[in-house]
Amino acid sequence: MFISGQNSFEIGQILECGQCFRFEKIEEGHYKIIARNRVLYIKQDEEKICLYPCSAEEFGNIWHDYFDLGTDYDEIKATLSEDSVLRDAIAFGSGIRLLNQDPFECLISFIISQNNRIPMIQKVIGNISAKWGEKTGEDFLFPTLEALKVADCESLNECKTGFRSKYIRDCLDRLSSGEISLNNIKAMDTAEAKAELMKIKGVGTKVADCVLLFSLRRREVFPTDVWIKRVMEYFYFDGKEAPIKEIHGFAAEKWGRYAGFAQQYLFYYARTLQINAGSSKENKNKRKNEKNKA
DNA sequence: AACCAGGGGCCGG
DNA sequence: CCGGCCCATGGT
Repeated sequence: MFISGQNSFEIGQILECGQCFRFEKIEEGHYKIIARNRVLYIKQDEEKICLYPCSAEEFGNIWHDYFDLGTDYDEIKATLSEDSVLRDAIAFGSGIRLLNQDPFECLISFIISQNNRIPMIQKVIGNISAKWGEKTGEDFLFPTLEALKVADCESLNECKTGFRSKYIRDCLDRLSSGEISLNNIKAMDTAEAKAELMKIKGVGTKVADCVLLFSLRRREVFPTDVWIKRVMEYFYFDGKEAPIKEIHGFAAEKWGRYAGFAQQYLFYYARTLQINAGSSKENKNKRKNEKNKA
């Protein structure tokens, strides 16, 4: 299946801007993705995008939605570009799109993401899939709730979930008992949905916002991790420390229903260029200097 | 409010 | 090689 004439679509940027974890780079512009209960290869060159194995019907039913192809990114970019920082960030990551992922996989994945690095997060999710997910070819799909709910903390630990095992277990308990239903959450307004997600141990503001933005289509939320916090302080708070709440308020005021898109452009921009006030490198040097003084 | 929760990668010595 | 530090954070 080929698609062409699609602007605002750069597969490398879409996958590597931090919203999803189950992908593998084969070469530049060529990736394997495991999502929506399928394995998909995608290869992009200047004029076209090739998805395989994928019928036109599957594309229409699954991937058109997954890649958010019903959304007009030109309009979003034009609006956000009124801000000069965003204009640069958008120029840098012009092929980014927000994916529409599976809520259960997204929730477990972002619980795992806390205080963790991307390669490690990918490894852990892979381990969980290999243990409880369905095998397709040489790959394992992310497990369903039905399959994963039998996992005890000990077997989760074998997957290197570390201190997050008890959080995953709490999540599985609440979902399988029906106390919390992702399906019901879909119908709630964003504040209510967020409060519901945060009943789960290990799900705080940041993780809940990621689930809302990446799988429940709430594009107005602004997940604020250390990177976003630093880049926001650098560009909009005069390089001064700002509480998360203040950053949320600022983003809501400035970008409204497009705040989630702004977050993704800023995240990719900040991570890739490492241009922010408290970047790891600078902090390291600062620490080093202080140490030398002492 | 500081500290801790595994594990692993990275860096300096 | 080894200790120390860091990491898409949240709970106590």
